[in-house]
Amino acid sequence: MPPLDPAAAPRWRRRKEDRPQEIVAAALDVFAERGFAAARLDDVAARAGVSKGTLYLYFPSKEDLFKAVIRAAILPNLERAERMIAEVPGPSFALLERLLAMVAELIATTRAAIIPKLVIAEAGNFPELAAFYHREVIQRGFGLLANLLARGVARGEFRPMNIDHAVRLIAAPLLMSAVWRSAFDAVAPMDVPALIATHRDHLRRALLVDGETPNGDRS
Amino acid sequence: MPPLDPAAAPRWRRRKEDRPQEIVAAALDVFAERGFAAARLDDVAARAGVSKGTLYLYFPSKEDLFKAVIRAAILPNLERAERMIAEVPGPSFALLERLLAMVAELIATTRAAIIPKLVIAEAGNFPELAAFYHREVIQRGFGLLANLLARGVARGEFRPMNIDHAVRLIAAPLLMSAVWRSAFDAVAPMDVPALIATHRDHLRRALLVDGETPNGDRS
Amino acid sequence: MPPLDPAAAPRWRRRKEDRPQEIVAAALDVFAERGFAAARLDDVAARAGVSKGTLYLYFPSKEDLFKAVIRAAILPNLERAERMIAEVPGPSFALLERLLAMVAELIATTRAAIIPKLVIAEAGNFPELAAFYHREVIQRGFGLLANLLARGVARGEFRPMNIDHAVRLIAAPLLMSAVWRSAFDAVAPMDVPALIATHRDHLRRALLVDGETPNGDRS
Amino acid sequence: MPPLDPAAAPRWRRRKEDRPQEIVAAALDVFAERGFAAARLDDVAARAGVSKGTLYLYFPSKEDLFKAVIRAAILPNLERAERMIAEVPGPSFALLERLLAMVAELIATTRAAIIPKLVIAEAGNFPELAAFYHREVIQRGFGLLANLLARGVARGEFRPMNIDHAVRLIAAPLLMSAVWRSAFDAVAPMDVPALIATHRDHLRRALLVDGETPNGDRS
DNA sequence: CATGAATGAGTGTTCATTCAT
DNA sequence: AATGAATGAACACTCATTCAT
Repeated sequence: MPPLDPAAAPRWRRRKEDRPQEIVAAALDVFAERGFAAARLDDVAARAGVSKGTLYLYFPSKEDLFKAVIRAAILPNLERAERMIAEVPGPSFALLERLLAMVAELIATTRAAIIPKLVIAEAGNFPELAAFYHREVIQRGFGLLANLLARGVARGEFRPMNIDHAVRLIAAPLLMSAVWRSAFDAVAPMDVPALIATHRDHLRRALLVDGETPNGDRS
Repeated sequence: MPPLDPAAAPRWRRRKEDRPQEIVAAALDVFAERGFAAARLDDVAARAGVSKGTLYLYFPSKEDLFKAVIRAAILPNLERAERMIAEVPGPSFALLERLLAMVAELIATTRAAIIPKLVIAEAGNFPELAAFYHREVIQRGFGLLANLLARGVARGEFRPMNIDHAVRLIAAPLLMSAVWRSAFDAVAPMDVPALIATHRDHLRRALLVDGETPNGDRS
Repeated sequence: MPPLDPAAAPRWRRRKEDRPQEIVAAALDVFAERGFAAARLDDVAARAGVSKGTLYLYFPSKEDLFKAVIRAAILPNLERAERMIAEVPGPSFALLERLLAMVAELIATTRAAIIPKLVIAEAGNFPELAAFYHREVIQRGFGLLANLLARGVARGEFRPMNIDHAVRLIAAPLLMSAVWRSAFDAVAPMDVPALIATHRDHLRRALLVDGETPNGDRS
Repeated sequence: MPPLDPAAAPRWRRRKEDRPQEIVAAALDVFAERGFAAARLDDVAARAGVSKGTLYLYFPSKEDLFKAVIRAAILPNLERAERMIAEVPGPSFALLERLLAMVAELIATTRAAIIPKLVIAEAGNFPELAAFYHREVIQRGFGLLANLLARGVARGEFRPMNIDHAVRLIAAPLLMSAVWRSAFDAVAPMDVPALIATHRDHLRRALLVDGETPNGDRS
């Protein structure tokens, strides 16, 4: 029970609980601007409004901070996608359409789109990080898609297929779009939602039992 | 058998003709192991069997050495693909099939597959490098594919399409495969040719006017 | 007596207040021994009893450290000279005598005498440094002398003269003495105060309205 | 006796004799632009139109090349001054005037004016060089002046004086002018001949028995 | 004589991490 | 809990000198 005497209340309960997320948000910004290796913890600390030493109170190393950044940027979106699939009952392809549009939107508009590039760049130097990302992000994301596809096949909506391959082929343009934004947007920007819309059309013909149905775009 | 008398062995030998390629080959190895930023020129020199100073006789900076590595690894393959398209007269989709198989093979078997990862990792810190790669590799590769698609459409083999999008959707699984090999092969290896074969099947249905033709896999 | 147990000795101690001057003093020593360009920051750090990285906590570059060395070595003396001229009311030539003697003494006995040599040596390669020294040291020193001469002329003590030239002619033997000590003292040492005393006699005849007054040396 | 058969004459007696002076001239240029330490032998070789290895056929080290540069730039002028003093019979002060004007002219117009700065800068790192310069240039120059002064005193033209000091006081503004041109001309150029003319006027009053004689400028 | 390819020691600067306060 | 002064290892690039050709 907290003390009722206001004079006894700590004067600076300065959001001890918020510190980690503030640091993680600052780190995402700095990593996005400079890449992981070139990012300076000085800059992260400055942007988070703390001292450099404080970072080490919450994260034992730069690499661990990186993992926290990945978790914070990706997991909420993964969970959102998982909920969408679990809750929405309609035709499987319609679900896939919504999923593609959602990810395209995320890639086109949020800072989190930089994460794949960062992981790709550092995977070689931090195998543990590669394993972490594969386990916590890729496998979950692929699993989610695989479930959707399996459901569609079971319902007779989708043709029989090698689900593993299909998952990767569905994901590839999304990954490429995220990477492109991170690496080449300055030299040749790209309309991610439009590209993914075309991807959806390709997928309709490739996956659906009656992919030739003329009712193209409803999403 | 070389003389064992060390006084008789020259400290070095003139190799003006061969040095550049030897250095570039060593650099590709080291860059592949450590990434560009983390690679030490000491290691490159040691692996090439020369002193560090010698690197600077042939390449004015680490970044220029990187460009030379890219050129050496990519351009011969690009030229090979361009020749293939120019010379082979058959149906456009058959050409596309051969192209996909060739690239899949390169990605699955050669060290050059590491290049996209390296460029992606450094594009942010070396904008000039991103521009170089976009100009010398991506635009040429995309242009080559665009020509092939335009020819197919003109001949009535392919449906009318947004060629720009189609090119990127064809390339995406190849890029993803190269990146995967560079980043996640240790944790979860991947059968690139098999994936690209499925990609080809998807593309047949997505691109061909009569994509439903049953003669699936001959390649 | 300090404890001999090495585990009890802290690896370092906070010295935020004193560090800059300690580093500057060490830098003056090393620059004097090797010259600016040949001086190694490793040596400066070692002599200051800090690590090389610590230098960069206080000075953003070697060149900036050089400027701090110049300021620390010269400005106190300039200020002393300025005070002397402002406070002492007597005949202008007597003031000039005291000024000459003071500078001669500084040149003959202090490490600061090395500064002109260092600046001369590096001016070509660091134009910004030359401008800095001209602005912060030469102009102030020349201005101080010019004031003294103008006062003497106004009072009828000195002949009318080109003050700009006179200032330089007064300064030249001082500069030469400082440079000589820095460059040739090992091969042919020089009695700076005696030379400057003769300089004073020359100046008496050259500058004073009645320079022939027979009372030569009183200083 | 040279062979008369023209076919036996060497086809490319390519000025084997001129090489050293060409190299020395190139070196003076490069040393003047960059200073001794920062000068690259690559640049010297390029400017002399030879290969870098060729430099070592004529000069065993960079320092020896420096000595040759000094000799080539200074000795002819010293000899010219010595001849002037030996041959011209007139009043001693008139001789001194001509000497001052000649040196002022050299300082104001020739590349050799950079030499004192170069020697000053490197004296600390090459004591042997300092000794060389002191012996070959300074002592000879000072001796020449000392002779002139001694002659003037003997003839009753000059007051009795400490000749050693007087020599240095005469030389100081010349040295300062040379150094100024090398170090500060870019930030504040200086009219050397005008300054030295005022120096001459000061010296007239300081040295001559009847220094007050009103016939100021005839030089 | 002349070349120029090759050497390799040398150093200013950065930054993740530690730890005295 | 928080600070920020201090550490020290790491690395690209230069250039006088050597020597195989």
